[in-house]
Amino acid sequence: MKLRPRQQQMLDFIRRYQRERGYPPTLREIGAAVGISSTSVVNYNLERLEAMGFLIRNRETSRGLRLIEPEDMDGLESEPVVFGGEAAVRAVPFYGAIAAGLPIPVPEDPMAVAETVMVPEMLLSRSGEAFALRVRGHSMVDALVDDGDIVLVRSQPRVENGEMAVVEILEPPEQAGATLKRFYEHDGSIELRAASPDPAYKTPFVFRPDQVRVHGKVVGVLRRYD
Amino acid sequence: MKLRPRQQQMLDFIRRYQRERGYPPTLREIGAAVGISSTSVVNYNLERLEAMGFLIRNRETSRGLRLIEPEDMDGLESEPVVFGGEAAVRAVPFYGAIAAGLPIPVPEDPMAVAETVMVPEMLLSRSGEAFALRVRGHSMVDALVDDGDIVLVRSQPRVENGEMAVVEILEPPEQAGATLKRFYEHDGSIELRAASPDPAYKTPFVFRPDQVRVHGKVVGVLRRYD
DNA sequence: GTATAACCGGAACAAATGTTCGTGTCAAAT
DNA sequence: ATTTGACACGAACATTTGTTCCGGTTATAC
Repeated sequence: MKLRPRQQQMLDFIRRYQRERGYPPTLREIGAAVGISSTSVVNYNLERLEAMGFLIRNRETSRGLRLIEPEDMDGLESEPVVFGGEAAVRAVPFYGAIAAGLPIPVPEDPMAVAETVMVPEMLLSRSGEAFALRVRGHSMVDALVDDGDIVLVRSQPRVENGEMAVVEILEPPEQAGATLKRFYEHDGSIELRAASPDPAYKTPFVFRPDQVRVHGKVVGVLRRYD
Repeated sequence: MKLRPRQQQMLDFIRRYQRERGYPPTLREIGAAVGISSTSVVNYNLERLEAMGFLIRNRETSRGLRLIEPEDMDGLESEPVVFGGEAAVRAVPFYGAIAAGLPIPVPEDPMAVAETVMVPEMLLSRSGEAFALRVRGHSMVDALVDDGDIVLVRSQPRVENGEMAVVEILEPPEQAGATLKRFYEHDGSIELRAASPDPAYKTPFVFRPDQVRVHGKVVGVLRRYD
């Protein structure tokens, strides 16, 4: 599952277009930009890119595209409200976005991350380090976690079968990155499964144990509607 | 030339939509959001807004909108950094359980409620009173809210069609109580709908406007896994 | 009253846009 | 040689989405 030059071109074009016009391009515009004559081919490659976690699509809607960028942290800024007394909250580091679909580079130096999000103590299990991530993509909707949600993750090196976990894929290099998935281990091989009715997420990812690293388990969810 | 309330609504909606989905809404979506049934009226008001300089339109192209705001310099500014120390949280009263399925009696004396839950400021819209409820039942799973979740509700007397709301049923007495549902209003009658694949929740509840009272709208969700 | 302008609604329409399907190419694996 | 999977094309198709037109309503001014 490699990023073809044409797909890279597409990403670049979409980013530029979005920046310049304020909204994403259509299939035909993308095709024209990268030299694809058929919309079906554009569609095909967009599906590929979505599966790889580079963007999110909203099917059936024109320009229903959204690039996933590591610097996608919007919505976290808010005026701190000082509250008297000891707060039943904990500050957990916020590491940015994670694709429910696939990869996003793992923060190289977690210590350097300055953003934090305040979390009610009651949402966290008593023990252990925790961190927060914003979910991008719809691939975990069946697990009641959707695009824009913030998941609280407790750092731990192993999880039970079926639990929702943040897993870093070490190998192959093309797939390197972190992803939010349901975790399963059957006789020596690791399976990462999405939870979505969308057939695009149907097939599970399978790895050898040494190809992945479990970062932690989802212990909470924060969601905001407005 | 003055900005009508409806036009202000439109601007707010477009801004929110753009922020959430990454691309602008269609005429019909705008209409539905602000209660305009005809796309021609939406079109009319967009022209007005464009003439007033609040946005730019690209005619003949779907979602060809762009709000004019200094805020729209995406990605270039540094985000405000929230550091530990100050708590970006708010204490909201916790009123106990609410049935997603069948109604549960409303707390008689809200003032008597002692419990509060600390909520990240981030999850609340800055304005307005808010309270928290624990959800009981599975009837809202399709809206990604399940048994045990805590919903944050902003007190407000009316909500948009399709929004998840806490509604108190006043009459008939057999049904009296509060419930968590999707709210719809069609020509003079109120419809409360569950969101679940379970056929038991299939048929919506229908009332006259004077039979129910909207307590507020769900603005956030907290969930904890074991 | 009547006129006028701003605003609204509904429906028909046309253009834009995503989806699907049958077919074809090519390289790697069997 | 055959099969398989990733990638590509093009055309028909279905939906989404913006536009237009024509008739209302409401408030204000004359």
